[in-house]
Amino acid sequence: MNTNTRSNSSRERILACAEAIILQKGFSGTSIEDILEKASITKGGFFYHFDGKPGLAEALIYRYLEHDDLLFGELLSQAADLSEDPLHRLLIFLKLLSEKLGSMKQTHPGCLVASFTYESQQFRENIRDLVREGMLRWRKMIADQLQQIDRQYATASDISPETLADMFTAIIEGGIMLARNFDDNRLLVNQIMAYRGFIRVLYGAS
Amino acid sequence: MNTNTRSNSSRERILACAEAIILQKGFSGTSIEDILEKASITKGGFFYHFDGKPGLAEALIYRYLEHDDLLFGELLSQAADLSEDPLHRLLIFLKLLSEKLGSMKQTHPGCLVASFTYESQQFRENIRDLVREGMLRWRKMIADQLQQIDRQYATASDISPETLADMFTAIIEGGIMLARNFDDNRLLVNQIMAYRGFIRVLYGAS
DNA sequence: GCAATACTATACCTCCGGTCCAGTTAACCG
DNA sequence: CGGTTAACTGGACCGGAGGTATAGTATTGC
Repeated sequence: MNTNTRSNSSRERILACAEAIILQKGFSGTSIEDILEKASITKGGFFYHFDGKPGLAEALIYRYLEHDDLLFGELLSQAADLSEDPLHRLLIFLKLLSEKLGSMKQTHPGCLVASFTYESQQFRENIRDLVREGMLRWRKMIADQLQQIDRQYATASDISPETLADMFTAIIEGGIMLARNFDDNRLLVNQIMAYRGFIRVLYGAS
Repeated sequence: MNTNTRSNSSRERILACAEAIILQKGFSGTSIEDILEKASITKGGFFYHFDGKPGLAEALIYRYLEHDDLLFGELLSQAADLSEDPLHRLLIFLKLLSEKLGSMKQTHPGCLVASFTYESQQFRENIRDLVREGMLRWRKMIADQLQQIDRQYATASDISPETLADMFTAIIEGGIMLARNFDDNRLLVNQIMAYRGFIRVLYGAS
C-alpha cells in the first residue's frame, strides 16, 4: 500500500471538484476546462489520471457510491450500538441521518445517482449498471433492516418490504430535490422524518 | 385566438421531440441538431420559433407545467365526482394517478422539473423560478386536499400538511427515478400506493 | 395580389472534447 | 548518488458540434 500522496491528492481533488460542478451544471454541461480551473490542474494532468470524460464519469460514480456506503454503514453501526431492537435501530438510523443532513451548513449538493439518471443516454452501459447497483444497495440496506423487524413485529400493512425500502430511496432523492430548489435542508429532513413516522406507525412503535 | 395550425404544429412538434430527448440525455447533452433531426425541421425553422436554447428551455418547462396542471386537475375532478368525502377524494385521486401511470406502455419518460433541477446552473433565474413554482403548485394542490381532510378527520400525526404534501412530490420524483433505472413503472406505482397507504393510516380510513 | 408568417438552405465562427508530445519536477531505490 | 519512474506542466492541434446570421422561398390570411 505505497500510497503516493502527490498522486492521490490530485486525483481526489479533481474528483471532488468535478462532482461539485457536475451536480450544479450536469455532466454534459460541465466542460473539462471547468474542472481544470477549479481543481487547479492542467489538461495534461487530467488526462494522466483519467481516460477522458467517460473515465471520469466512472470514477465519479464509483467514488460516490463508496462514500455513500461508508456513511450509511457508519450510521447503521451507530444505531446498532444504541439499541438491540431492530425496529428501534432503524428508527435511530433515520434520526441520525436526518440530524446529519440537518446540520450541514450549505444546502445538500445533490445526488450523483440522480444526476446521472437524468443524463443516462450520455453514458456507457457500465455506468448505468453502477447507477442501478447503487439503488439496489440502498434497497437492500433498508430491506435487510425491515426483514429483521418483521421477525419480531407484526404489521397489518400490505406494503412489501421492497417497496418500503425503495420508499427510502425515493424520499431521499425527492427530498434532495426539494431542499435544492428551495435552498432549505429542512425540507429533506422533514421528508426523512415523515418516512420515519410511517415506519413507526406501520409497526406500531411506542 | 387565430391559431395558425401550420405554425403551432411545428412548434409543438419541436417541443415534444426536444422534451423526449432532453429527458434521456439532459439539456446540455442534447444538441439542437438532435432535435432538428427528430422533429424534421431545419435550423432556421427552429430559430424562427425559439430564441436559442434558453428560449427553448423556457417554453419547455412552461409547457410541461401546463400539461401537468391539466392532468392533475382532470384526476382531481374525476375524484371529486366519485366521492364527497375529502379523504376518499384524495385516496381516489392517488389511485387514479397510479392507474394512469401503471397503464403506460413504456417506462415513464421522466420529469422535466427533476431534469432541470440537476442542471440548474445552466439556466437563467426565470427558469429556476418556474421550476420552483412548479413544485409549489404540487405542494399546494395536495396541501389543499389535506386541509379539507383535517376539517373532518382527526389525526395524531405530528407531520405538517406541508411536509405531507411535499412527500407526494418526493415520492413521485423518487419513484420516477426508480422506474427509469429499473425500466419498470410498477416501482413508481408502488411508491404512490405506499404514499396512499400512509395517508390512509394517518387518518384512520376504513 | 400583397404583406406577413413560416419556414429552407447555407455559410460561418467559436469553443470544446480529445489527442499527442516534449519537457520538467519530485520521489524512490539500489 | 545517479538512474528510473511517476506525476505532472504547457502548448499545439484537430474534428465536430453548438450557435448565429442572413438571404431566399413557400404558404397563408386578408
